Amino acid sequence: MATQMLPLHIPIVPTNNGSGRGGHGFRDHPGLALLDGYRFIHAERVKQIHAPMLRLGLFSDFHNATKLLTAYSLSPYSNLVYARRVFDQIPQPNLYSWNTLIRAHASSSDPLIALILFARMLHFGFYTPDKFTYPFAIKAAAGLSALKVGSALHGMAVKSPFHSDVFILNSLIHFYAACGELDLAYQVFEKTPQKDVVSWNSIITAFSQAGRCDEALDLFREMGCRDFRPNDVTMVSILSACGKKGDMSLGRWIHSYIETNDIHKDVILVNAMLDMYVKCGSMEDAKQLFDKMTERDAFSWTTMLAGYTKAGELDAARLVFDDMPHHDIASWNALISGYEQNGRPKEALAFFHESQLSDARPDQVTLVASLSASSQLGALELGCWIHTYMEKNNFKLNFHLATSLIDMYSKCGDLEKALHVFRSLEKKDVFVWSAMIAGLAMHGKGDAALDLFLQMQDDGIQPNHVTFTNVLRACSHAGLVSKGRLFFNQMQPIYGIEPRVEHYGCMVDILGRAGLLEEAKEFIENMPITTGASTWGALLAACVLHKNVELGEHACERLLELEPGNDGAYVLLSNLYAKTGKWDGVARLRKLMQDAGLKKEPGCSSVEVNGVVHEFLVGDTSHSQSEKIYLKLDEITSKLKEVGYTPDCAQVLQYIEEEEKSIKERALYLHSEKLAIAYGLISIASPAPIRIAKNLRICDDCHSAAKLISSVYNREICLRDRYRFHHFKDGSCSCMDYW
DNA sequence: TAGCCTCCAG
Repeated sequence: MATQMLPLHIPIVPTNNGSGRGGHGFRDHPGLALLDGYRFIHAERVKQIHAPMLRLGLFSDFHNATKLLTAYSLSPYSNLVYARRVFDQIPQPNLYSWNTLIRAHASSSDPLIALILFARMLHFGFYTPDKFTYPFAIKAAAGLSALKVGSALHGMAVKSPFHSDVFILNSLIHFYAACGELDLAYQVFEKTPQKDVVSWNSIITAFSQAGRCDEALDLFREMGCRDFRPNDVTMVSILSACGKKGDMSLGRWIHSYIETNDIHKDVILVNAMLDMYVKCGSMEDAKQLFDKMTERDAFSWTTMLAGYTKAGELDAARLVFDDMPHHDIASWNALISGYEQNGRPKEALAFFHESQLSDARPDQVTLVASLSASSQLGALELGCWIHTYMEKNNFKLNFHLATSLIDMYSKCGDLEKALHVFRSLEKKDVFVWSAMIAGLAMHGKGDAALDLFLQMQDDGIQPNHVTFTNVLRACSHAGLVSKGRLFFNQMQPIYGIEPRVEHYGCMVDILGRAGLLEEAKEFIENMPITTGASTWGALLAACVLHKNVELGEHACERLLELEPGNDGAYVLLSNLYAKTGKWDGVARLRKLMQDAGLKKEPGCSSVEVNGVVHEFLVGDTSHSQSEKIYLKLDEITSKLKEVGYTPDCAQVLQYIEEEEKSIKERALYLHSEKLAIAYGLISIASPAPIRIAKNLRICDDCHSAAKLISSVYNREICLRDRYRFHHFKDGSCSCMDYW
């Protein structure tokens, strides 16, 4: 690198006559010559030059001080604290010095300082901004999305002699886009009299980043028609637009356009190509390109890594991660969220812990992914630990993090803490509100959820399609049929939101659970949009609940037409047959599943003890304390029998001959949630509740057993199943047996 | 004595 080519040792004493005062004067000092190459010097090296300058009195020379200021401000690892210190010691900084300091802060992590400096310069009447000052100040406003400040700067610039300066106008295009004001950005672009390639790039990027890819591509074509030659930056934005659209054929065309038109291919542009192939779903093309790259940076590696996790190829992702020369926080995030999003939350959290031993500092993305992994596991202690970590490390609780925290606390069963986070927020966006509504919904607090839905609107926040999914879920879990119908029917006419397939699914669920099976079936048949498997799945589940075999079979057939490999459909119908004693049906389905190569997803329950998540499968004996657990189970079973518990054999969903009743009973008490509860009773000291997370829906038998355990052992059990929470206390459940 | 705007990963 260039830094290493510079001399490592800076002579303290000038070379002319040893006193440093004769000959050519201060400007010939070799350290000063080094400062001219500030683009290559690390701020630490600048300090090494700074010290002798102070000793030799070189610093009092105005030009030298300015050079030093520039070096501290603009070197690759700038040191803005030192830059400000040097600036403060310059008796009368000129406009160049002001501009340099404002420029450095505009692209720093704290652009507000740039605006404060700008205001100070104006306020004390030092200088009038020139054509350089404006782009820096506007950039700072863009970084802060400070629409009012930027608009004021726009107003000043228009009245200044630089009203048509293309640099200023280009930064304004970027600024309005950064504030989400695309129309204003386009207005500035249109009114720019002497557009250059940067003007085109700025407006194309604005549309591409806002996800308005077709408009970005239209502008690209228009640019060609107006005889503007696109450059590498143009191509980066266009490739990004192709990736967002998933338009691989256009992406390929752009790739060959770049080759034939001899567009400069720097690492950024090749990374953009990689990203395009990844987003269009072709890891083969991406890999081929990646292998050919002569220069790779952190972006290249992370793009590949994330590409593999997105394709579900976690092993390949892991290999890329291991091959990377350096792990920055983005690469850790790609790995952690990759595992989390592929349903491997335990490994995701293990990577999170490993990342903390590295020099990469966790950021917001890390925390959101780790909180989500904790939610999946139902690992409350881990989630709490992350929350404390955030507070200790002064993470600002923005909408993203707040949503994740509310979601984590809700899904880990601590609704009170979720509400506490929610109430502590001064401002809330639609996602924060929606997350809290979802939290209340999954805990069966339908009325509270609907209250919140109304409060949200009083607060001036418009619901979106996510909000409605959660509102309808709240109605479903609480059995609020007429309210569900009401809100569903209001979606389009009042809120302008077209119901999607998930909303129809929720409605079927609401009607079905309430026993209105025929109405639910008609509702599906009259759907104006394409029916999804989930809609028929909701009806099938309702048929199981209400033991309607005929309709259940119909729903199952429709479901399998749409998704032939849906193992859940077979399992649900099998449950329905078992519940209604149709054992021949159960056997037939088992055969069908075998022939189709499908397996029932095994039941799995987890319980967190001292921050460690313990998982149990049906009949699991792999736990180190397995013996103790089974002894406890025997004790539980006999105690429950004393209070009148009889195992509900219809819940044993494998086909077992009637006479083998004792085997059935055994199979029942081997259900994973019972094992988890037994382990919880052994290892979690009273009165702390036992928190269980289960991957499937809890069966009737486990539900009755858990209710009894809560009274016999006087312990609260908080169980999350696939659909909702069950709080077992004093012999009853918060779901009021409606689930 | 100088410099400004636009682009890629989680």
